[in-house]
Amino acid sequence: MTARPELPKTYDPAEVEPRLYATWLAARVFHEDPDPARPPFIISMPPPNITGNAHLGHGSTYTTMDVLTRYHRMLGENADWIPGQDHAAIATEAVLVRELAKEGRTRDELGRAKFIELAWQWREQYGGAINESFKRLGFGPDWERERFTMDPGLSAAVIKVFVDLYDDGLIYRGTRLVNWDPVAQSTLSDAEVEDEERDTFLWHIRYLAEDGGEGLVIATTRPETYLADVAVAVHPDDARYAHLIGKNVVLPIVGRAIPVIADDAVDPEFGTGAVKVTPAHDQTDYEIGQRHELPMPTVIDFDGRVTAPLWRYDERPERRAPIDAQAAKMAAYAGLDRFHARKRIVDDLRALGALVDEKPYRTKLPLSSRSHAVIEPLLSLQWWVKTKPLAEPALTAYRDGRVRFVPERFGRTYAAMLENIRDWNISRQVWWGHQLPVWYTPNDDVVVADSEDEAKRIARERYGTDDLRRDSDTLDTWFSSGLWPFSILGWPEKTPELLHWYPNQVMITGREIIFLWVARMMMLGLRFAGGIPFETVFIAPLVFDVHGRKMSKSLGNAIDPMTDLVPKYGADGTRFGILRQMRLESQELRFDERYCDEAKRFATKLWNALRYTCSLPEDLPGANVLPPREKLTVADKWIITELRACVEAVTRAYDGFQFGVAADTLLQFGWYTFCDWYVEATKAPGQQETRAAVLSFVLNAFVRAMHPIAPFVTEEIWQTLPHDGATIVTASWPDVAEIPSFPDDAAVFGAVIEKVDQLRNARSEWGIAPKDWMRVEIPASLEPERDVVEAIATLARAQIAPYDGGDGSVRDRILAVRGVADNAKLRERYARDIARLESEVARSQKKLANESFVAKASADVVAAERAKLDDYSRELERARGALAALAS
RNA sequence: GGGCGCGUAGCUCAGUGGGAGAGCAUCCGCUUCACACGCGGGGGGUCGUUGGUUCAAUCCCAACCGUGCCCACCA
Repeated sequence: MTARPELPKTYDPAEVEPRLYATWLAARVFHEDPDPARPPFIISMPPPNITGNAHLGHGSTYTTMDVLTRYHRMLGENADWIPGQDHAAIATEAVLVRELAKEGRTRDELGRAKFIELAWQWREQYGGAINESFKRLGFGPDWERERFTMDPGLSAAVIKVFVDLYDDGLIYRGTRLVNWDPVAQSTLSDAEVEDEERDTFLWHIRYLAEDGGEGLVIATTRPETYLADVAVAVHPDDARYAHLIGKNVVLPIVGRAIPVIADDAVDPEFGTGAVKVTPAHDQTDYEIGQRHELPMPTVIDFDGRVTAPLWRYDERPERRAPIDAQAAKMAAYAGLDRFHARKRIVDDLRALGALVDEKPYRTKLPLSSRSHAVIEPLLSLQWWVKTKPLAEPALTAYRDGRVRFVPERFGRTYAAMLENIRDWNISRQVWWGHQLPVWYTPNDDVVVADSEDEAKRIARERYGTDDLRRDSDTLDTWFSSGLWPFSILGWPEKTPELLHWYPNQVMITGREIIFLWVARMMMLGLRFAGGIPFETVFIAPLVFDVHGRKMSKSLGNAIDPMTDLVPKYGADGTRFGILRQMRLESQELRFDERYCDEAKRFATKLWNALRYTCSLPEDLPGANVLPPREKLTVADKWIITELRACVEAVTRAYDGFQFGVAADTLLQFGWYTFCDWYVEATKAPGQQETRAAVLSFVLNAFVRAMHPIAPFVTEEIWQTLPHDGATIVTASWPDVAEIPSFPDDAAVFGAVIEKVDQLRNARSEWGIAPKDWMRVEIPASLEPERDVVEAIATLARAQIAPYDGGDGSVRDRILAVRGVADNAKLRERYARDIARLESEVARSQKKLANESFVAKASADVVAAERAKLDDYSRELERARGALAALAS
């Protein structure tokens, strides 16, 4: 006799979820050690920034990781999901600088050592906040393996990779045009720059010819940089300017003469077809400058202010060489912020008559993805990774099919990005991060080593000095993230974890960081860890609001799962509701909260199915035991067959990253198939012998199939039912081999459903109150099928009386069941049925009469059509007969 | 300029080369002994437009229109 707990009427996630999570942690269910006896399944959690909060993107992306890990664990694999966090150099430093500013302090007066200390304190205090959210959402990564990108082990891996790449000639130091963030006071890689459309002007400015001629008019969005112009470029074939090529024009106000040159990069159609060339402050101009060997004077400093005089870049500020050309005439702009300078210069040019036109113009501004400041392209001496030799193997791995993307098309995005890769600027001028393992002698000889002692040894040997200063720069955050799939497994040590769990099976992330992160893990994994870092990259859709807008605080449409969803719908409702909206081919997920509400009600519905099961007087047998087959009713066989189909569909869906399909399938089966039909059918008298066992069997398998998506309610139900094992987390995935299938009986029950639908519809139309029994006549020949008759009686709430007649298959006899009403209403009903059936028969006949259909369509399609016609015809006969009988 | 996604019921979205679907919303009826976070029933769509392939197109192909995203040095 199974214990029969008193179950509360309503399922309460707020009580259940934290309680169950605590038991899971106590039982260490999420922890795994490498076990070569089982297939590995490992996912590296994309490390959230220590400054981050859980947002809806985590709700979708991270939930899919939790689902897959839980699913593969249930399949018996050696499944682990390794969590961690990213030090997020620039983002964290920005937060700290803001905090300091509130106290009226600055980073520089605090000093590097104290600042780093403060950052560590901050990380200890706030860095783990997101983990608490993850736990509340039910995520089950292996917390005992949590890593941080600045852990000693991971930092050592970073240093080793840097030193090795340097020794292999793949890291170099060079002066290039960089993306400078004047707010963060650091460079950014191209990938960290975002474009944003802004309204501005296209200013047309006349540069007079040196000989006093009218010269030409250039068009620019950045008039303030004209001070550092070194040339004007026109297209070589542009007849309008051919006479000026090789001659000089004169910059207004400052009066400096610069040459007119010809370059293919100029589009003669755009603007005036004449481009000012400022190599130190524009990427295209920089390239033109290189081609024509132009000087590259700088006029905007690292703080975004105009300088006068111009200066020639050098990494040591004290060695900057001033260029005195017309410095006095620029003095009025010296020290002005670049945007103020723009306004002043435009005004002055206008006053001078040099401003020819001022056209409203919409352009894309480069913004820092970290500080949102407008990026200033600047010349700077930085450290770079030579990417082409790394990109080649990463492309080959993709083209060979060693790495696949889901959906496939993102592979093409990945490949296109790697094909056009440019060198990677990895040095950052922030303090929080991995400091470059680079030292300089007083003569600026460079020493790269994995420790200061080693650096000194090398310096003594090569340069006869150990008077070294360390480069103050730190590494791009993505440099350490790029090592993540193997650094967290203990690389470069050959740990059991690395040997068994590398490569990872799946990497799940968003399409916005395919290049930023995925490509770098590929490049660095292939070079350092001996192979691809993961076999499959699943790109989860981005989350938007219900109208397709990006969620943002300023728009007021941002949804915080922790405050807006979990309290209302529970973690299960939140997870299930989000996943239900995920579709493989869609790039966006328009989040609609109603799905979470539905999911929460679904949990309650299942809970009540459990209450019903537990309230039955019959005994519940042990876990996963079905009654002998000969005792099973048609309804039993139907639900077991449906369960099997459900498990198969859900398995396929998880295997194919079709999380929305999995959730749909579970909802459909759990609510409609199981609760609305089977549970109701068990109330028939003939069901009592088998129903408790079948309900328990089906629920048990069903909650296991649903557990990866909704871990809590499924655990609570599973624990209440007879079960094997301590927790559903480590229970086994439902084995379809142990779920029998009865297609013929299932089809019979399908006919019962069809008939009951008809009878319910008739009841409604005939105005029979739900509480009243409906009178139904069944053919006498159906009477021996007791469970069918009882099912119809119970589901349609029908009072059964026999009539003489009925033949053919069980299905035919079920369809011959008829409701009883007054003649007028019955006639109406039959007339409508006849009309519907006649049109179906006509459609089918027309199709079969079409010779080319019969000749060219496949045989089974034609056969199926014939069977349909046959069915419809017989139903039509029956309806006509019934109508005739009434009339007589 | 290249690449990609999406246009199906009022809303958000499934789906299929052969009789148009779900949830929500709406309307009607029910405190039916698991559940009113529920149950039963109904109304509502020429599947973006125009062509093509096919015996057959909402589905495959082309063009177009609308919409969103990604990449690229248009000043």
